[in-house]
Amino acid sequence: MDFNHNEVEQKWKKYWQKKGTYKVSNDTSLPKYYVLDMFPYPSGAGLHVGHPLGYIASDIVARSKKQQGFNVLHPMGYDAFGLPAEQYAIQTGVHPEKSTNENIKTYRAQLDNLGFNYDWDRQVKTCEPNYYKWTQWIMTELFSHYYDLDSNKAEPISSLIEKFKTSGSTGVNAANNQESTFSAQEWKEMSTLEKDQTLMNYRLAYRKTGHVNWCEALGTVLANDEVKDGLSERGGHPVERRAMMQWSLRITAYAERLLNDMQPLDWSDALKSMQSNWIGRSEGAQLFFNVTNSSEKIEVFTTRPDTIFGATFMVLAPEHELVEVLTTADQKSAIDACIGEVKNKSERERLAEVKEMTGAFTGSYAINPFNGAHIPIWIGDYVLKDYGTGAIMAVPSDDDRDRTFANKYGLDIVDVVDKSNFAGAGASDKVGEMINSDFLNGMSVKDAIKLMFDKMAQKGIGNKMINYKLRDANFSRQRYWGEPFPVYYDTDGVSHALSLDQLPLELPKLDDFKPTKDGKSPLAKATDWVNHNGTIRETDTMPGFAGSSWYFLRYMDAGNPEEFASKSALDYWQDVDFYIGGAEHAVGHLMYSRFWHKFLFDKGLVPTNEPFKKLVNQGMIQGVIESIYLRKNEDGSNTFMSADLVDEEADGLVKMPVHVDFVSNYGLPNSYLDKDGLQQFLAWRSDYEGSTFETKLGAFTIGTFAIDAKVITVSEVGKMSKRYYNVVNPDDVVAKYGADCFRMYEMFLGPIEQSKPWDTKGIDGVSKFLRKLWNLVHDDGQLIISDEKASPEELKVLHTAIKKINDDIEKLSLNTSISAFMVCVNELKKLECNKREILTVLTSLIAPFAPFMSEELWHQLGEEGSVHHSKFPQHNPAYLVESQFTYPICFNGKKRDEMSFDADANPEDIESAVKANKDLDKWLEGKAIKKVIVVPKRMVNIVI
RNA sequence: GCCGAAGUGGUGGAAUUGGUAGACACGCUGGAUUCAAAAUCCAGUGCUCCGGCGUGAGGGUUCGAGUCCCUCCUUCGGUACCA
Repeated sequence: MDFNHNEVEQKWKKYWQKKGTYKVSNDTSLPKYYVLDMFPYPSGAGLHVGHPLGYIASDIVARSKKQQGFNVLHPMGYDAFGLPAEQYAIQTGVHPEKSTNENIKTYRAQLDNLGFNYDWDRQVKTCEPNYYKWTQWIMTELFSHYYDLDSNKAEPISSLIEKFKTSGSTGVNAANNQESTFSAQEWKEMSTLEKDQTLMNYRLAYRKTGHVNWCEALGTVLANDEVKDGLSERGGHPVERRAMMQWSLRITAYAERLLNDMQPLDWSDALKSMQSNWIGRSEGAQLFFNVTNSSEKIEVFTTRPDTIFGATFMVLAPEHELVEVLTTADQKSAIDACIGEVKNKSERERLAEVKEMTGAFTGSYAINPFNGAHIPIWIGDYVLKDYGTGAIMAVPSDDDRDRTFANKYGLDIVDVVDKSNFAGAGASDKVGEMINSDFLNGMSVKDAIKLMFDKMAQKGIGNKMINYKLRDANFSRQRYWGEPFPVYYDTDGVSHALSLDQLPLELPKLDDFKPTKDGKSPLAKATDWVNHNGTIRETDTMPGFAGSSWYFLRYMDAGNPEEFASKSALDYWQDVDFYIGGAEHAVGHLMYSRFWHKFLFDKGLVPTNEPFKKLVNQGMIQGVIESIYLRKNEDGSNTFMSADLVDEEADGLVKMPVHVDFVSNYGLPNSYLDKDGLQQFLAWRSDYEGSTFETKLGAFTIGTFAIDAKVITVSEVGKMSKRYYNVVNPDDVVAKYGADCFRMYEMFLGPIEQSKPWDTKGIDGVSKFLRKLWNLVHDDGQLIISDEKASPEELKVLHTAIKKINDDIEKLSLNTSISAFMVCVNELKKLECNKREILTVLTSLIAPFAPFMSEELWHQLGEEGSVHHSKFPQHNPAYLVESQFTYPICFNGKKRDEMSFDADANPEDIESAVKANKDLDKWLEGKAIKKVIVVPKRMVNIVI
């Protein structure tokens, strides 16, 4: 009997569960190691073979760390609130809670099939009240804190109120969106509501009216990172800008820390640069311009104060608050027309016609503070309201966009930087020599920028300023399936947060989840819930990223009813040592969780400043999309065309994805549907019965289809998705090859960071390897094991493998570590080794990769307990010592011969031995030896 | 456009970080076993006109370059009127 993976898997799954093999204790003197997977959103489609890629890698790391003597936290849970469950509910009437729990059940069964070592007692589900109680609590804490720029951390709002009482807004240096200043006296005279509204401009979770991404199809607003190319990330629906009252999180207060603290983290450069780009720090100057016909000043942000003499016009964003004041009577109609046009453009249109600028002249002029020149003030849609100050000084000579605008509207262009010595330089590159710029003439751009900062400060017209692209995060969703805000409004309209003992504020049961066109949350329909003791509850819910911004902390102490996690648990586990997940969360989730973590750190609630020490983005496993060409004929009949009859994208042909199961040779250039496949296809899509198939051999119907005829399909690599009928369920692969084989094969495919199409063509290799390993000690189902002492050769093979695999796991190079296993088993097989001494160690070495087979072997070998508790075997360098080393002898880098020396021979002895070797003379071709280079344990190169 | 990553056999991919390029596996070829096939096992497998040539292209540094430097090309990922 061969290794029966199905039986063995069932047996050990039960054993592990019964013995609590994977339970993790918080109470131990062992050093900790925290391995985390990005928890999945439990979608209705279940797991496909791509999902486990990261889970397998983290499982291997977790298991091997455990074997090395660490107490390893390796938990799993579900990001269970979110749009898809709610969209599904709207379509089918099934309550999101029900469908979510069903999906979770499917996920759990699929995960269990793969033999992961999760401690399920620590599972979290973000949609459960005992979890979102703490999500809500953190929100109330953000609500009751502001960011103090002097202490550079979050401080309680109560101390802000104290400061307002003594010195008004001028007495504080805090992150805010307060537009006007006020004195202590003015603060005292404010009504409760006015005070509340003022505090809102400082709170870290605050409500304000702002321009947000409104998605009508989804009936909700979205955060910036949930919008891609003007379409919603989920569903691809159009998104428009709308002014709405919304909750936001003041993540911008943490911009600098989010940027700087990334430096020491063990993250890839790609990921770090994505985060820095998103934060988008730029250093420049804040500059004030007086205006000829008004007392208002225009504030601009520029990174190029040196070019001020080339500022031939100013541009305000159409939404800028000064536009109304500055527009003169005779320009009013032009400005109104422009604003109207901009408003009507959807976000998508604006992106599509990126180079098309729209603008209009306000009729007013600004005064250049350095030469008194009058500069026309325009509005233009290429200037954004919410970046910088929403106003720019335009320097058409040194900025491409300004030049395009100047050309379109016939505005002056004055060259201020001579770049003739820098041939390849673009308009905005900071190189060249200043010209036409008064006191700056002759200076380099860099010196001129420095000097301008000083001049601006002297004149009192501007300062250094740092700007960020990062915007505050929109935190409201007008949806049902999310955390309700723990906030209510009293009869005066003043906002209050619920206290901890009032939490969780549970989501009321609703039957009608439909969003409303007016932007109200479905919760508004639960009038009993909304009106509570004479107060009104907030009806928006929190976005998907709320629950996922801190879940890694909950795992540390998952059941705790008193705290989000106990201090002792937090002090023990500290932070995540190793985090693995998809790159699609590189900006959103990672940015938000770092922000929340830093906030909790400021409060002294978590012991570390950053949550994720090491982070790896696993690649995506893609699918093959097979499609056939369909032609709808005028008479209503259908013709399917073989792809080899179709050149390019012929008119009137539709690419129709088909189940890859029907396709022969799928994934290869010559994939096709034969008669068999077509029969399956027609059974699946009976609406195409009677169709004609055009092939190289002629046109057929299914009844007349020639045996040799083929309908060639089009193969593409793309997403694995229900709608392409190309989803491969890991359960099927496991049923056929076993979980161990599946795990090792996914790792063997290539580097974990790389995306690649799923392809089972190589899985036999891994399957063969596992069989070989098994057969080292099995014959006809009988265990054949020898208690003889291992030979030096055998020990060398084993310890080479231990070293290599040890190193590879550390580097997360799991594909090469599997190669090392293969080499090891092949060599042992050659040596006909079935020694207990070797096999016991090998079994525990491979346990992280193939937990089922190794556990079975472990017990057959008569070992106690679980192999997953055994110490990870360390290699013994003594077994790897070579007595001799064979050096390649190269002449000018080309290998010509070989010579063996004692492994510890010193280079000088080798050199003289090589020189003395008469056999090498024929390669000298009469030339003299210039130099002999001996690279110990590598090679000898003779330079002639 | 900008930022980041990467280009190695028929294929997936190795290469101790400047030291015998192509490990390991798939595929293919031949052989063994079999009535036959599958499965299994063994051998071979970068190209070659057998001099050599070979890591996207061209140049450079070096005794020696897949690896370092410069120029260019291609692919993928991110991002975009960001002043």
